[in-house]
Amino acid sequence: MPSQSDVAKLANVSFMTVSRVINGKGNVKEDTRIKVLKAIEELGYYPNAAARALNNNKTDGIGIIIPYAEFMTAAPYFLDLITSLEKNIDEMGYHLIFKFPSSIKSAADYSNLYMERKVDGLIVLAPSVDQWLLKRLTKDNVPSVVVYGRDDELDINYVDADNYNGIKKIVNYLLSLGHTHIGMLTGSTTLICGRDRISGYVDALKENKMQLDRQLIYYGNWEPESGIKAFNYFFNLKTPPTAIIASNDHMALGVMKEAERNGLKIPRDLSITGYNDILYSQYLTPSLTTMRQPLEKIGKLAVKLLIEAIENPDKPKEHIMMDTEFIIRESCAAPRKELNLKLKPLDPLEQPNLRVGIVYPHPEFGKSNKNI
Amino acid sequence: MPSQSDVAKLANVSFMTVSRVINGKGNVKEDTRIKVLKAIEELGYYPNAAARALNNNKTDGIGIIIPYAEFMTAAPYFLDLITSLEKNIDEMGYHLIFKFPSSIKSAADYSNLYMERKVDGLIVLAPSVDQWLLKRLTKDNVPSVVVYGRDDELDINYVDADNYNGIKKIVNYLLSLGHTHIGMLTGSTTLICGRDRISGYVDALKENKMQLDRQLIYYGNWEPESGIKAFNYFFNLKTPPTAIIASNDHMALGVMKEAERNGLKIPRDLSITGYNDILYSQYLTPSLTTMRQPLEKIGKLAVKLLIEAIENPDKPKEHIMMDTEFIIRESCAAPRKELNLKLKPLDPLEQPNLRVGIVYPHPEFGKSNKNI
DNA sequence: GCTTAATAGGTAACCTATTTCCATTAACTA
DNA sequence: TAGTTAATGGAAATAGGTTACCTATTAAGC
Repeated sequence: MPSQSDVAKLANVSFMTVSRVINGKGNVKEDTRIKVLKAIEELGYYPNAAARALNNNKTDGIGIIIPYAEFMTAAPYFLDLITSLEKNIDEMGYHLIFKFPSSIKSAADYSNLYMERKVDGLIVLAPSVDQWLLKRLTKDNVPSVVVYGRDDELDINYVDADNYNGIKKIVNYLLSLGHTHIGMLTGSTTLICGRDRISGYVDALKENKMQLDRQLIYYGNWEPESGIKAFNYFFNLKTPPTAIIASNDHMALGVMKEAERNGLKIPRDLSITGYNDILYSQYLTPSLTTMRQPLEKIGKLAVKLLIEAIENPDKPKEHIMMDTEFIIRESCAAPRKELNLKLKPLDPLEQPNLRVGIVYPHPEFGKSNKNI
Repeated sequence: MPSQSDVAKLANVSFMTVSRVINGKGNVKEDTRIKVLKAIEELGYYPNAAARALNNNKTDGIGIIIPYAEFMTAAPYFLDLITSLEKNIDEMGYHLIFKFPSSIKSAADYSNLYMERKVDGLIVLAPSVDQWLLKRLTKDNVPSVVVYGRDDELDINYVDADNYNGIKKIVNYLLSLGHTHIGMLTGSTTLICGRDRISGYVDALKENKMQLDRQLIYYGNWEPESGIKAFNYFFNLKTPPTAIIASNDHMALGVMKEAERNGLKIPRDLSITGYNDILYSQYLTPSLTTMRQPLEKIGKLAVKLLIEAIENPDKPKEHIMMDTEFIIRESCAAPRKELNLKLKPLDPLEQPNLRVGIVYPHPEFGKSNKNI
């Protein structure tokens, strides 16, 4: 492969001139510039990224870390987020390096991307509540941005979607339709967004002076299968809910499927809402009422924050909370007064994963310094 | 950040010894080794990837290039493929660099990843039929593997799924149910897999001595919206099909939605098949009959081939064609004899994108030297 | 105890580009 | 004509490692 000095030789200039042409620094006569460019073209020369990185202590790489596999498998919508991230990263002249959760060998593995200087900064998607990764990044002073997560204790950039108020909107909507028995099908509580959605549910009921019935919370794992289990759990209760809030569209789909299998008609016999507005949600029958997140904007902001952090490590950290958009479709209606559904009782081995009595931490939005 | 010589100083050895410890080459006394490791630990030392790359002319990076945006948006199943790729790449001690189609600035942009020596090799997902990228990679001798595409003219590694025979299986299945009017809803014909599926349809009919009716082919674009348009097109024909083969699950979903909106009951009034077996397909009502591809295996093989190509550039290229798995669910039945459906005629502005008369190239499987 | 070989560790050159600090020449300005 | 600016070249240092080569120590064999 040709090097800078090969180009210099061919163009009959010193390698300094070649460097000047490539980096656009210093003065170069137009004639010379063209001569050099021609030589570059002729040799098919590309500057060696490693050599540059070594010198400048800058790789132009940005790492994306996804700590939890569940976030990926349960969320194709996450592809849109990555697409947005990549697009913005590329536009800023950076490239994208991926680390998936399947590949964790040890805690160390993560930030290695940065420590080995393969990237200039990190974007962390949906970290877990224990925040060990964020703590570590903060401690090591790694330029980073958290997306789909937050921690107001740590001095760290984040761009989160307002899951808490999103679920509140949904609860209020269902209450306005006349529902008084609203089931909550949660996602994993390992993820902050999972917990926020539960908090939103709990607080919305409280604000409306409704009694919280912990039996109406079923703890799922984001997968459609959870929806199937949740349906069977809820309809084995003495008073099943007339509406079910699923913490994502996948689980809502599972509920719909199982409801239809049992002869229920949605929304006549049961109202269902999802979360995320995955592509297929609008094509379901009935189409799914759900919450859309501004993925495009989130990606753009995250990249902007990160690059600012890379270029200016002393820049104060920003906390951004994005509003969500409620998409009302066909899957909700007023509650049906009576419903005589005979379900076979739950297999005792298949008892749902109930964690009645756990108190979830409440988000404190007051600490956010920005709200878009 | 600490460097090798910082470690050397602290451990009271020369930097060469540190290098030996890190790379496990050469002889180092156990005492010394421990001393060095302790120093590494204490300083939090990580070898600088750029410096290593510069020396070894090896980055341990693998680039993934997705030339066409449509392949991504229309295919969440592709996330599973990427997951598999990343997992295998990581297990082999490499890392993953992404280039998405949205970020194309010029043809050059692509192979730059390799030319700038940011990666040691490339995986190309679903290239277009014109094969310009593959030609270029071959010409420049870039270690690479094509996934979801092929070209038996070019001397290049590929791992493809057998779309041609996959669709044949589906056609034969529908014929066996008694269908004689089978509609084909294609994906984009820019992608090889799109064309292969059409060829499979055409040839399967021919092999069964059925007349090919070009009116029964509707050219879609992989999106659910295509399914909606296709339904309206097909049911404006004098004799609508009794079964529709969609080239992917997304479009099948669109057909189902529109069929139900028009009061058809699936599969009673219309049989539908998809392709890819996306997660949600099993949760639709009715669940979707579709074709599953061994994404896990494809990812594993692709990475294996690529790393072999990187380590041994003279290794003969391999052509691998993977079998697909037919998943029969509820969306197909015997054809209904009579169906009186009154559709409003197509908006003249919404005429389907018909390309009657185009002859598609037929795949030549004889040239593949492997079939798994 | 001496030879031979294996082991342990050090030195210098090199990988490719950048930066700094000058030195030189040509061209232009006051 | 002196002084300034632009346009290049040159040398040396640097970035953080690796490789090849070389020396010194230790262990094994007789």
